[in-house]
Amino acid sequence: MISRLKGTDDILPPESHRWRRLLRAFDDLAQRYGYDLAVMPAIESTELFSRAVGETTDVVEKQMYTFEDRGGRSVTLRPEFTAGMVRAYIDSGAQGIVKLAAAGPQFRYEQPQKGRRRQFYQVDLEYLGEAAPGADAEVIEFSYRLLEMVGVDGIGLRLNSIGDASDRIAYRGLLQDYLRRHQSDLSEDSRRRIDSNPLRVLDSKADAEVVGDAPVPFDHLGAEAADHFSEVRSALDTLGIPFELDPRLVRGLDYYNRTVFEFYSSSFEAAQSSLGGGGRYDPLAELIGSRQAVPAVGVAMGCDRIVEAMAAVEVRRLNIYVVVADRDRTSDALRWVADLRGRGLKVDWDASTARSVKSQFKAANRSGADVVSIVGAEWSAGMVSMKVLGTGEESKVPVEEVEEWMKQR
RNA sequence: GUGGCCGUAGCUCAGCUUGGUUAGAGCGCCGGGUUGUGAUCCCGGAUGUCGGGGGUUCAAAUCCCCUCGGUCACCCCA
Repeated sequence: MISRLKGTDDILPPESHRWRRLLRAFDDLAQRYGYDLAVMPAIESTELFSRAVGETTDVVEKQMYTFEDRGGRSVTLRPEFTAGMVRAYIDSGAQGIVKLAAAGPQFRYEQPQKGRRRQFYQVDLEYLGEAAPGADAEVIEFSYRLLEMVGVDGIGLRLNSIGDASDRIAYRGLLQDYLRRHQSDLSEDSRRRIDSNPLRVLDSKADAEVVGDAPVPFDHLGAEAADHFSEVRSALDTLGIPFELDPRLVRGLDYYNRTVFEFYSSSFEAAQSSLGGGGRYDPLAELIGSRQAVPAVGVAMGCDRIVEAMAAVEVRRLNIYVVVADRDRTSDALRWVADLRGRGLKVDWDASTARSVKSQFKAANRSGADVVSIVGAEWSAGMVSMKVLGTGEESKVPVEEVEEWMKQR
């Protein structure tokens, strides 16, 4: 028997019922907020990610599924959505505002643990071509509503601003000085990052103590970034979205500027408890070689983790299970099942048309159907027997009145 | 990449310390009790390369070594 690859999952019922609810809620909300669907490649040129995400990030350094294709090109299974979405925006020749929603698998080669798989799923929103803080607030609000809508308890939102690149030139020096002074107390990884990517040290759990007194970007915002951030916060206040400021939240990818945020749930007990995150990434387009600037902000939510944090979903799968009690009526039953399905009812039957009535009833019970409808001798009088599985009560109903009878229940 | 714990029936697990009849239980599945009635109840049935390989032994699910997988955690992220 060949088994699954490490870190991949088969998502089957009953768990998949929660996935269906999440994906439908996402699709529904995206339309309400004016986001169009984007269906994106799962594979891109390696360079896209190394340039956009950043050479010195963990994702690029050690987590990418990268290989050479048969034409000798270096390709990578996408580790995230944003870079590809911006590439698509530029490739399409789009200008101005484009709001896109996407969903699908991402790939990162890591040791799996609770809430972290090698193939995982995200729903993603990108507000492209808009520099105003209202866009930041909108994607954050959207994410909050989505979590609310699917029943996640204890939703928390951490928020910060890391300012613009120009703000960080001076700040970076201050931070490096501080880190060098405490070099002996830092982990090996963090020491290495003092020169390559000092901001990321702020995020290090291992060095939380040292980092606690380090200078933070929030105290070194330029006037424009500071205004932008205060408008984001005031919009969130207006919308009634609660948040907490976290001056050490920087996020692991290089393309962010200004607003960064992360959602979590206090009900999701795992070391990897972040349900989603995102931020503004005005520099990204130019990182991947665009001549035009594309100010933008986006969010990616981890489906696997959200589903873990969701309440169980009770699903009645079917309205009617049709039992064929008289095999001579099989083709009548087949036509009728098709007819009911055509009317929008959720209907199933035993397609083998060969099993005993008893086993058809067992299957009906397992299917979660509300009602069993029996096609047998009464069919010749234009009737079927309708048995309500919950109560056991049974009555004969004219075939053409079944749809109405179901509505009356 | 590193560390802890765990791999026995479809699922959850007992048995392993102290090696010894045909390796068990519950749930699920299938059939019967009901010639057209599930869920409940009663009766019966099927299913195991005891994760894989090697070693010790008269004898290994049980002891030893290696290996693969799962899980949780570290690093970091969704």
